[in-house]
Amino acid sequence: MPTKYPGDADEVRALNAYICLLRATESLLAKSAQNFRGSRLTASQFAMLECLLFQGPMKPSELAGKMLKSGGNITMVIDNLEKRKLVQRTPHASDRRAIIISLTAAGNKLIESLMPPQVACIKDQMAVLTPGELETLRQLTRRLGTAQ
Amino acid sequence: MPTKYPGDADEVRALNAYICLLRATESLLAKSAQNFRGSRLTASQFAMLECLLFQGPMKPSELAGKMLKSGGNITMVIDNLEKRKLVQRTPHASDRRAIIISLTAAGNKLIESLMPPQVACIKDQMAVLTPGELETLRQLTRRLGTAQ
DNA sequence: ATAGAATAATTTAACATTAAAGTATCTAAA
DNA sequence: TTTAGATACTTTAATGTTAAATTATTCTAT
Repeated sequence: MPTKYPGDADEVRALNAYICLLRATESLLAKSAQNFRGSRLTASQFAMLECLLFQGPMKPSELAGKMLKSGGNITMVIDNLEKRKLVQRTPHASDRRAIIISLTAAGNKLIESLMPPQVACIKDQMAVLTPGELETLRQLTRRLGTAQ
Repeated sequence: MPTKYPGDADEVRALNAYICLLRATESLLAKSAQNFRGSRLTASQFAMLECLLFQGPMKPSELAGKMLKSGGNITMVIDNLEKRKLVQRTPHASDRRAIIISLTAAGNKLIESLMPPQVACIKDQMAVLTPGELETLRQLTRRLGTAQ
């Protein structure tokens, strides 16, 4: 989003920070995506497997909430992972409306093999900043993320 | 992307900053998108109109470069904006392979009306940080964005 | 106990996104 | 000058994304 907006000092400061923030995120995501491209996983598919690995089996609606995506989308991502037998649907014990998504053995093996390189990649990219700068970045972006 | 990865101090620091950065960006983008949703513009369509407003008519390949999107995608975004007569294709003066995309009068009017609220929205959201913090954020994210 | 509201997942339609293949045009080297 | 490669845009196929509508089930107030 290239913006050369002729505004006052406050606007220029806000827009400059905004644009750098967006570009940094784009850059980090693009680089991270290279790690799992070889496994023919999309970003959403990787995120779902990661979510199931660290937080255990859950309902599609819970996945949607954690991944910040719409429900219809989640259904399709599950469909595509299920075709490859990386996740499975099982009926919910007490609520017949609901289902539980869990990793298969193959899915668990795949995502566990992908996590260490993924973490290393993020660590490498963030290493252009010092530990103190990383902490500052965390605090600043944390406040932005919860902004109303 | 919820990650509870059991790693060393460096990894935890990098991952925490990374996650906050991604969430902040998601939050900002979601809020900004509300400004042009009433005009039935998608984020890509808005970005293209904004690009043409501030940087003038250009070729699809230039739009792809500035918007960091693939060429095939640009063709479709142009198609959809052209259907609504917000942009137009004209032949390139000297290169018959190329075309030039420009705003129509209606497109110019629309994007000009949308920019002030958009800028105000970003300014408001960034206002949870002080001017000094914004400058710090800009510098830190600028370095991350250009990381190899 | 039952009607209405809420919830859970899916389906559908429209648009977005990428990668790969295709077509047309241009450029530069032999 | 001709040809090979590069460039510019489009098309196609597969997946992703959202919003809205649909179906099935559960919850809740009467």
